Amino acid sequence: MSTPGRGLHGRVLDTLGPAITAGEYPAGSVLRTDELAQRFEVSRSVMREAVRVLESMHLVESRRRVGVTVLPECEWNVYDPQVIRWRLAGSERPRQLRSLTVLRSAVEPVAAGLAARHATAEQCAELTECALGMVANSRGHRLEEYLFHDVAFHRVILTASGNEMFARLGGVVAEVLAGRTHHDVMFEDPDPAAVTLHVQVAEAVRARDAERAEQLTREITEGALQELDILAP
Amino acid sequence: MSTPGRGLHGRVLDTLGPAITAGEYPAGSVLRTDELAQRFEVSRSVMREAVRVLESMHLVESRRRVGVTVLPECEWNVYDPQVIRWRLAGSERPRQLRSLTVLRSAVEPVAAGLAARHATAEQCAELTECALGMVANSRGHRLEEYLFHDVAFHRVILTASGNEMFARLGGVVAEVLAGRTHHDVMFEDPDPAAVTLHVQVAEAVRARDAERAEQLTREITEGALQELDILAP
DNA sequence: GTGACATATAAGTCTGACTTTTTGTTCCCG
DNA sequence: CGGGAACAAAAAGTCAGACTTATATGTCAC
Repeated sequence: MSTPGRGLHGRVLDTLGPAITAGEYPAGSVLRTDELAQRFEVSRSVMREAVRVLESMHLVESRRRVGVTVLPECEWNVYDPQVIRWRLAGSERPRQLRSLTVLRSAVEPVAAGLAARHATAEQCAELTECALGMVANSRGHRLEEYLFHDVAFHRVILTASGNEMFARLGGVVAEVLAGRTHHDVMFEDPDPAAVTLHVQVAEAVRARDAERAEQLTREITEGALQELDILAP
Repeated sequence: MSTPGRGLHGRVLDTLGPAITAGEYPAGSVLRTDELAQRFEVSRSVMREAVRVLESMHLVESRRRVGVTVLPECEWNVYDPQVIRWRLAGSERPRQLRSLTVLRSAVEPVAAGLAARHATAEQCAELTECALGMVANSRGHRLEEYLFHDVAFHRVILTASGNEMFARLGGVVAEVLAGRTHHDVMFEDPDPAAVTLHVQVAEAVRARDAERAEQLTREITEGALQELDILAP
């Protein structure tokens, strides 16, 4: 997905990034550029570029006379799409999925409320189309087709909110929804109640009912939280 | 703040990053590595490292035979703390501040609710301490001291939520609050109502009343939205 | 023990030569 | 006149080697 192997330094990152985010090198571990360059069979300049990228993600810190130090998890740029992808691919996947779902539960309802205010006529139409697509594929194990429309639906909501920070979470939501379909739960057809909620959200947005759009979306995300057993006793 | 001038490539970024995020090079503009290296009087290797970092932030894209292309704003990693800082420093500051405040309004109430469930005794104590500090400095133009406790308060809430994604927004909130005090509104003492709300949130968290903590925080962030005139007619 | 100094180490920087990919042009043939 | 294949140029990508600089750490005198 996205940009695989854009140059040698990218290949190095494809190995080193997942390794670090998976915790293979505990915080405080020290790596040396030369050693890494040898290990990956690339020149020092290529290795340096890779290290610079990791540094900009706050995964490592490079200091003279010391080496490349792995930073503690709390320093990482966990919003970097690349970091998110690496972590979702590793053993920390469940925890990452929970974090992201909680984030969704905070952001999406507010985004839906804003979308009800700012969505263009075209976006309203898209939304309805997505919702209908979900309905049409909600039965008969058409999981892939359902997922496609589900992702599109949430993307439109986030974009239509008019807030760039929300809009940029579209990719995250896509990953979470795809993960749910492909890895975790959802062996059978999606919950009919959820499908209905999506249709109702589309209606609420079209009707410019921000309050209702927000509340309905809150119900959707609460469902997502329940699927992962994230809730108070 | 943070890491100024960590190496030559960092200096280049300190100039080029703000320039790009400020829109000095419109999307689609093409730069050449060699030319940039000359302009900044650094070697090509240093320039390449800088470009790699910009690339990892999705500010630019480097392609063979073409050059370094500036990407449209919608591609940027707007959650990268560095990008946020650059944009807050430029002419897009007001818009950026609004985006971030809307994000806060979505995240912080949910974070407060979670904090009420997960906060340790120590965190509860910190929270109360911060709230008291806010009260103590809420009169007599002690804006800096007030800001300090305000930032600390929101950081504790975000951290205590137990969600790493929320916790990492502490820096963002700090920037927004600092910006409000230093640049924009707030020439006089803070709104007493807001101060009271903070105290009540601390109480609610201590009392493990998630519902109330969330609702009170929602009132706080709604106040922040109103200060920036972000609300429906 | 404490402070100044020396040393070794690993990152940082620069340069120049070479490779590879891609784009756009040219030219030939249908 | 149009289309496709071959070609040429441009810019990033890669590599190797020499040199510089900061700094952690050990040493030695006091």
